[in-house]
Formats: sequence, structure tokens, C-alpha cells
Amino acid sequence: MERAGIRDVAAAAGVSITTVSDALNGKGRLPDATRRHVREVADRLGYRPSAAARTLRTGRSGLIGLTVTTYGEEPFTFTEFAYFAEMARAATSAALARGYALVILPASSRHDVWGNVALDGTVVVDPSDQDPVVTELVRQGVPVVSDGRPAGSLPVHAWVDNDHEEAVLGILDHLAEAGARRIGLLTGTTTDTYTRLSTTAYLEWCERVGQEPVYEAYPAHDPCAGAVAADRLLARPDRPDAVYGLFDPNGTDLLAAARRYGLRVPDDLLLVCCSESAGYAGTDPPITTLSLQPRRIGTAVVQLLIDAIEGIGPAHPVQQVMPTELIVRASSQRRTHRTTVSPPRGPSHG
Amino acid sequence: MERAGIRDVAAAAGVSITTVSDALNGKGRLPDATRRHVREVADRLGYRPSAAARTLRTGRSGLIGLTVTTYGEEPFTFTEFAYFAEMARAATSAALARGYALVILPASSRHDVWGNVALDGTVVVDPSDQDPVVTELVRQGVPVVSDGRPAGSLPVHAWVDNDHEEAVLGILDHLAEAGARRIGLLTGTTTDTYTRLSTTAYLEWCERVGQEPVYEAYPAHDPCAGAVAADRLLARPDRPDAVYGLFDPNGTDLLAAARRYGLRVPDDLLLVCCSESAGYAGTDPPITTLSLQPRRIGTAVVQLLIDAIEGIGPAHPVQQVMPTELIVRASSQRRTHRTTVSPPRGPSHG
DNA sequence: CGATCTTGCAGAAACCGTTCTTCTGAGGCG
DNA sequence: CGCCTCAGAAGAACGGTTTCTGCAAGATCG
Repeated sequence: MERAGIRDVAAAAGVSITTVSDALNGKGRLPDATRRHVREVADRLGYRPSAAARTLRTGRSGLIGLTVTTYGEEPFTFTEFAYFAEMARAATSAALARGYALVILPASSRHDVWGNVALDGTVVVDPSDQDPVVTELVRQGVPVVSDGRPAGSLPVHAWVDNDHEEAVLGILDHLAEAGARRIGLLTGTTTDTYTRLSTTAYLEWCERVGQEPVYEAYPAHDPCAGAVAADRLLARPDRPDAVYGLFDPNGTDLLAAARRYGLRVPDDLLLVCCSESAGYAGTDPPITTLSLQPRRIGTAVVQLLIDAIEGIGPAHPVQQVMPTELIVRASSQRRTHRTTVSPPRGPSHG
Repeated sequence: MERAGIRDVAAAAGVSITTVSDALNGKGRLPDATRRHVREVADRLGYRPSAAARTLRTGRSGLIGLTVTTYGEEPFTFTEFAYFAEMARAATSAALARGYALVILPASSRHDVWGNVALDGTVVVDPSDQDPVVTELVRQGVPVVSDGRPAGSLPVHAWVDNDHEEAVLGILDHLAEAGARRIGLLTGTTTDTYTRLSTTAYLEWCERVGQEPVYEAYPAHDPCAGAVAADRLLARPDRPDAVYGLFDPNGTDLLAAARRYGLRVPDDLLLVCCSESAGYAGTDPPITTLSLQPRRIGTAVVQLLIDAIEGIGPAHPVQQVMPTELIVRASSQRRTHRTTVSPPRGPSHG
């Protein structure tokens, strides 16, 4: 039982190949009767046009790459895990809704894999400086949209990102309002834009309010290093009374470290971390998190990319900044029965 | 600047198209000098073979589908979230290592998307009974391997699954050993194989040890229903003194419910749930979880699928049962809070 | 020294749907 | 009645690669 081709349909319907193609794709000038007849015959034969042939002729594959920079062997790291999963999920939905499918392609994939897939465009998550793969793609004229500001002068067609400075400043203010007097930061040693922007925002805030910065940096892609860094931060002589952790696992890391030092959260230590994990609603105490809203980002990135592929919208670079969301939980709110220092600005949260 | 085709390379190198193809793919009978020359010219011209043309000719796209049954709009549900993300990650790595890329294609995708992608094979996660997409794929001769036993008589080429009965029995024994006298179950109302096998294993165990079953079932794909069901379970007159929850969020749901009823974990209530979330190491108390080891499953599924695509290995259905891993934490231990890692009773150690 | 093999490469078919061009009547219009 | 237009449909080119077949020229062998 051979797969039916367009010729088979043409022969069975008693028309030409052209007519079949036109009838099925709604093109050409054909009377409805012919159209219906051809469609019916095609159905009866179980005809499915060959995706490969169509791609070859039209130059469109309907495939979008989802590229993520890798550390070591894994497609994405532990720290980015929940973020990436959510973002990929939203991107998949958005792409599908417009008739495209997503191909997962880590930047460090074997070169032959990249060469073997016909991509109409690519989403790049957190492109590293001068990423050779991205550079090559752009050179070939493949539309590229990035999640996260492209580092350096990577010539992407558009990017979507959060306003990381704004987010950090908001959190620091929130902690200060809750009574924090020395806010520490758990940050990364990597040079990516997220880490860099967040850290400088922290340093600027410290300078503005006149607080000595208290931070520890660690290699964020190492799943064990976070716990050690959290410990170091709380072991310092100038121990902070509030900490913001830039990476997803920092919440549990800091909570565990606090327990080891006999610090009660939020009484002795206020805690916030950046995470998409719903688990932080169930820790004891629940931890306040900053959500980067990966779903909105994933959707936006795909829309922008498909617009670029289909030649819709502005021909030149688009930059879209998405809001973040602070999910306030017990870890960043002092108990009401406790004597609170009057907050530096604004009324305290009820 | 047009993209260079194989003809351009042939012309520039002063040889035939055949020679270029052979030289670049290491086939044919060519002296090394010619090979080198052609390669050099191809490099100079920036020649990249067209993936579409190659696919058309060879019938191989190098693309593997990753299909997941959907509830509502989303590609995968909240309950399966962490599992799926881990599994997809492992599958991606495994596929890439063998030169294939993964395409994410929910079973409910628009039909045109399925038709527009040339797939060499598909991984189906938890195929539902008589899934029309899978049936169609198999009919077309596309290799299909499933994660989870296929329901009904879905004719997949191979499947990989955990031994769910074994796992449940192991957990129940573990809880009984920790002192549980009435073990409850939080289960689902869905008819999928995982839920069905786990529940019947529970019922059998109850019968064997002479315990009256105490369980609550809820629609697992509803993110809110779990909390309600957990509450119901602990509100019963015959309240259990230990609970196993079949789904990922059950741990936090049960913990919250226990708090509401003033039950201490593990003193008054022992808790275990099936989850891949690392967050359960950081709750108070840390919760014992059963890991289905999605990474091993994702890897195995892809290996099996690619073997089938490439015609390696047994021509007929393979069934591979993977071990689970019980990560014992404080929530299921009454005495010392030592953390051990042990698989449930091995099948051959009887 | 002719027959057979091997080497090095070229030509052309095949893959299969889309699109561009052309052809044929039929009907409208002057 | 002849010319023009246009609906309707057919034919052929096209896209880029792989692969099968073929052909000369030199090497080997009996």
C-alpha cells in the first residue's frame, strides 16, 4: 500500500496535477464542483501532501527553532529550569496557534543537526555574546528573535525582555518597607545580561540609600554552589537581615541556611527570590517570589518571530519590555504582632 | 548574494554535481585530492546543503515528534509539569546525541501542523485510548514509541514505563514499616494507565493486609481540585495516619491540609507523594517523594525510537520497564530523620 | 594481446508538490 | 462574422539533493 501522491489523485479524479494542487490549496480559477470532486477523491485516497516537497518548493518549513545556550551537556540548566519550561510551553502554544511547530535546538548542538533542519526562524533564549550559531543564522537571513537583550552587537531582528532594573528596585523597596535595614544579594558570577543588570541595579540602590552592599556571587549553573553561597552570605559578620536571590533555587537554599543559623523567617530574615516555581507557595514559610512571567515572554517572542517570517509588522528591530510580577508571601512580611520599624516610604502592607 | 547550491559548487570546482555530493558525503570512489578540492571550494562558497531537498530525496528529516496528550488548551498539564519538563530535556539530549532534533507537537494540534511536518518517528507521552493522531501515524508506517503503557490496543512499536504496581506496594510497605496503621490514597478520576494501575495496586495491598481502603479521587488536571481533595481526605471520620498522593502537587496540598487540621507531619501524619520537584527537599518538613525518573525514561524512549527508525534492534514490540526511586525524607519517618535513597523492592530479589 | 577489473567521474532519473506559462473553447461585442 | 476576453484546465519547469547507471582509460591477468 503505497502512499498516494498528487499524481495518483489527479489520475483518480480525471484531472491534471495542477488542478489538484489548486483545488486543495484554494488557488486558481476552478468551479466549486471541480474543487469538491478533487477534495473528495483526495480524501478517499488518504492523500497527504509531502511536507518535504512543499518545503523545497515554497521555501517554508513551518518550523521554528527554540535555541537555548547550554552549560555543559544539558540543554538548559537547573537554575533556568522552571522558567524555561514555562516559556517553552507558552511558545509552543503560540506557535501552534499560528500553524508553526517548535524544534528544540540547543546552541551547542552538533553542527550537522543545525544543518539538517530547515528553519523558518529561531527564538534564542539568552543569547551569549557573539554566539556563532546565531551570527551564522542572521548572516543566512533567517529571522532571529531573542528572549533577553542580546549581549554585544548580536544583530537579532527583535527582542523581548523584562525590565530587570525596575524589578530589582521594586523588590529592594518592598523589603525596606517591610523593615529590612541591610539587604543582601545572592547573585551569579556569569556575565549574562540578567545577572549584570540586576546586580548593578542592586549596587545603585545601595548607593542611593546609603547601604553598604552585601552580596555573594557564585556560578549559577552549578546546582550545588548555590547552597554554599547562601551559607557564606548568612555567615558574614555583616549578616544581612533580608536577602534577594537572583536564581530559582536560592529560596530553598537560603531557607535551609537560615535554619542552620537558627534564623527565623521572616522574623530575623526577610527573603525574596526570583523563581517561577509554584513550590514556594508551600514552603514554611511561603517565600515571596519575583516572576519574570515566562509565559508572556514566550508568547510575545513567537508572535514577533512569526511576524518577521511572514513579513508582517515593522521591518526593523522591535524591543519589547514586559512587566514582572512580585508574588508577596509570608517570607517578606513581618508579623503584625511584632513591633515594626516605621517604613521609609509609603504605608506598610496590610 | 544568493545561497550557493550544489551546482554552483560543481561549476566552481570544475567537476560534476555527483562528484560534489560524493566528496561531501564521503561516498563514491574519489581520490583524496578531488575530495579535498571540492570541500575547499564548498567552504569558500559557504555552501550548505538544503535540508528540504535532502529530506525529499532520502525520506529522512532527522526530526522526531514529541507528542503529549492535552487537557484544554495547554500542551501539558500542571500535574505533569515537572515530569514532562525533565523527560523532554533528557529526550532532547538523547536525540541530539544521535543527530536528531525534537519537535514538540501536542496531540490536539491543528491538523495542518501535523501534516506540514515530516517526522521520522514520534514519541507519545501517555497516549490516551484510541488516540486518533497516533493511530493515523502508525497506519502511515511512522515509528511510534510511547512513554507509558499504551491504553487499549494502540499499536505502538515499543513502550517504556515504570512498574507502577511495584512502586506503590513499595511505598505502602515503607509507610507501614514507619508505623502507619491506616494508609490513605489521593488519586485521580482519570482513566489513564498510571492512575488505574496505582489505584488497583493500593486496593490489592489493602485487601492483602486487611486494611479498609481510604481514598479520595479528583480530576488531576484541575490545578485547584487537589487541595480540596486533600482536605476531604483528612476530614474523614476514618482519617488516615499516612497518605500517598499520586500527583506532583499533592505534597504541598496535603501539607497545607494537615496544618489546617493541626496535624503534625510526620508525628501525626506520614506523607509521601509522587513528584519530580526538587522543592520537596525544602518544605517543612521535607517530603518523601517517589521519582519516576523521567530522565531515564526520556532517554530510553528516544533510543528505542531511533533504533526503530534506523532499523536497528528487534523488529517487533519492545517493552521496557524502568525502576522508580523512593527519595525518603522526614515526612515518612517517625524516628530518626536520616535521608536514605533506595529503590522499591527489586523484582528479582523477591 | 585480448579479456576482465578497477578507478574516476559524469549523466540522468527520481523525489513530489507548486507555480508559471500556455492552450482551448465559449461567449460578448462591435 | 471575426476579434477579443476570460474561465477553466493542462503542461512543463522548478527546487537541490541523492543514487543508479554508464563510460572511458588504465591496470591486471591469463
